[in-house]
Amino acid sequence: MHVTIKDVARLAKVSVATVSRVINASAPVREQTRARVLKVARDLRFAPNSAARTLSSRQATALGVILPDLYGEFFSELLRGIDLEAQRTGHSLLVSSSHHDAHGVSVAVRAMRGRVDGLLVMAPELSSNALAAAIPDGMPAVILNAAPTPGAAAAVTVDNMGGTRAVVRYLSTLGHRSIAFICGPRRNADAAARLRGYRAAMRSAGLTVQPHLVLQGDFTEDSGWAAARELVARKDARPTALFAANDAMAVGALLALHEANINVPGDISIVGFDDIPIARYVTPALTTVHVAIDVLGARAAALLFRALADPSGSVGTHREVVPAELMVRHSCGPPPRSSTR
Amino acid sequence: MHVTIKDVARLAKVSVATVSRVINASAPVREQTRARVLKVARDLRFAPNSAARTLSSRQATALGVILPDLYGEFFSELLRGIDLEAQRTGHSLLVSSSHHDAHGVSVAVRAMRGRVDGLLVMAPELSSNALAAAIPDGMPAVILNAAPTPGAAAAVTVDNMGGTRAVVRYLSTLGHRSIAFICGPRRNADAAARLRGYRAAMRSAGLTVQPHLVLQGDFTEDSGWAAARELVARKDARPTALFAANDAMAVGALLALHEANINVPGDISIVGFDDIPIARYVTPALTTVHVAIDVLGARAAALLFRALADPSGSVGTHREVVPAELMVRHSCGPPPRSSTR
DNA sequence: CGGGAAAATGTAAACGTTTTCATGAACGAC
DNA sequence: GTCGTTCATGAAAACGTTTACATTTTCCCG
Repeated sequence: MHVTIKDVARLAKVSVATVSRVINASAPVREQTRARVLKVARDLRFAPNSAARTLSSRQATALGVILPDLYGEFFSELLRGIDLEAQRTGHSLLVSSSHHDAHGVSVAVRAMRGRVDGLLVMAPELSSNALAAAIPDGMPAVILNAAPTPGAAAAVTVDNMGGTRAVVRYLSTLGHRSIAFICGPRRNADAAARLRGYRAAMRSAGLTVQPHLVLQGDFTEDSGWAAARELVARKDARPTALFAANDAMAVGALLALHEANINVPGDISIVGFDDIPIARYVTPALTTVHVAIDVLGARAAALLFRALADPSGSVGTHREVVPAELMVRHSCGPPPRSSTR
Repeated sequence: MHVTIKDVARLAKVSVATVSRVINASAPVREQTRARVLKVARDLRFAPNSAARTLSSRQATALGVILPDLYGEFFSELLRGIDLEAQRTGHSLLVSSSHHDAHGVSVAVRAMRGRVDGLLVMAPELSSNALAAAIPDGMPAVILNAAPTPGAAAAVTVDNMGGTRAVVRYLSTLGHRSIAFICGPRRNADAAARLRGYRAAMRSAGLTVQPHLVLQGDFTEDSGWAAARELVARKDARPTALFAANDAMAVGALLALHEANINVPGDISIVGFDDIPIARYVTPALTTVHVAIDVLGARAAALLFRALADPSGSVGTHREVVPAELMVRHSCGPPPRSSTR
């Protein structure tokens, strides 16, 4: 169909091997021939066929990225971090999203077979077993934010427990005793960890978890909005603080309270989780838990590269935790003394 | 390295051709053999090697997506739209970002040679000529939001002029006569179109464009923040309305005004452009121009698929414009009567 | 200038599929 | 029974590279 290495070889009067060597600088070539080949290649606008290259060299210079979704700033940031790291080594990204169940992930993985060197998988709704089953034996992979896998694959996770604990401790320091919580999707590993963290932290702060103050959400703005409305409707036992399992829901809740003419932080304090870019731009600026999402992505990619470089597979079981730290802004009362930006 | 079609063929006691036919349902196979092959394939967990398949069939079932960046909700939404459409036909997405100059785009395109069926390119900072030069001859491509190309490739663009015009008209209807504008990056096609639209609309509304009210930004929240501060500092000729070339900058400006204790919309009205998800969640909810970014992506992908299916290449020059319509919320005064969500 | 090592280049065999063409087998019509 | 047809399968040639191995050329030293 198009200009191939053979065309270049013929016109430059050399063998295809030599052309290959010139293109990849994989072996020394006399300067004179090198120049000749390069000129012909440029004149012909030759671009090597990646599929052929991959097949022959069993090297795809591409990473597979499997995500449950692509909605919102979280994934955008994550992808950006991964991309940043991948670019440094000239790798491309094969992205596939909307894979919520085991079957979907399995299909996506199969489609990537042979076109990627390794896999970055985020499937917080899958059990570790299901995940392990979906990933082919020989394929290096790094799992993002999944339930702790029993040493099956390398993984990078967020310190959900630590972050949650910090929030509850902070709120209780401010004097709050009635702290509501908006959960993330059921069966989502991050959401589960944050809920566990909330419960544990409440207990250790000597506070009781009131069942009617634990609301169901699904990580979307809308669900946060709905949850806050529900809370507002119940006038009797209104909490003094609201902790959302992610920023999107916190932002939704903020809107609902604003619409209900409830002052934040005057009447109710709000805290989120993730620190997405927009968090500092809402009013009042959202106090939240900062997770360097892009760093999370970059670290995962870096870990994968290490696994690729290391043939022994000793990296294969490495686990890494990205810290999550409290980011005090204005949504819980007195603005902090330091800059909020 | 791994289990190949040959292994399956051997164990199922058939030729590789038959296995291929079974896997792809490309030709009739006796039910009995079909079942046998399928069983062996499943037992061996056989997954065809995509690189080999691509090479042999010159069909990649993948689309290349080239973006200038990956920061913020715009790209996230765009990618989501593209992905949605691509999934419907089982195509994967090869994503490459951070390509601002012609060279970068050219490199990215070359890396995709042979592993994608077509290209979706967004390079608003490139001239149409540079872009055309970067895209290989035979490669079907759809350009997103670029300067109008002289019939070189198919393209999908946003109705920047129409949207801008609507905003200025709306503001002038509200009685504003001094309308400031925060530009996007120089040499960005969208930014340029929006600036042109602003100037034209001002003129046709009988308003004069005051040079000191046209500020430079770069589409980031920070630049919007900085521009608004600059505006505030100049107490003398403060405008009554501020129009930002995108939502991110509008949100930044909102924060700056809030920090300066300037009431929005009381003292100054603000309008953005794009209608990113967060726009309705800031306070006051941002009046902006709604662009269905995901639809933009999906349409571009659909157009590319049409081009791929049509061998004649008649689609090759088709141009499509995605409408941009005013979305009135609260940042310009009286909230609209209808719902804002 | 001969000999051998080192450097440059060529030859051809992978890589794992799809696909064209050929070969048989089964089958109905005469 | 014989002869086309249709249907199921196999053999082998692509597809465009890389790379191990073989061969040729160059260069240096005695």
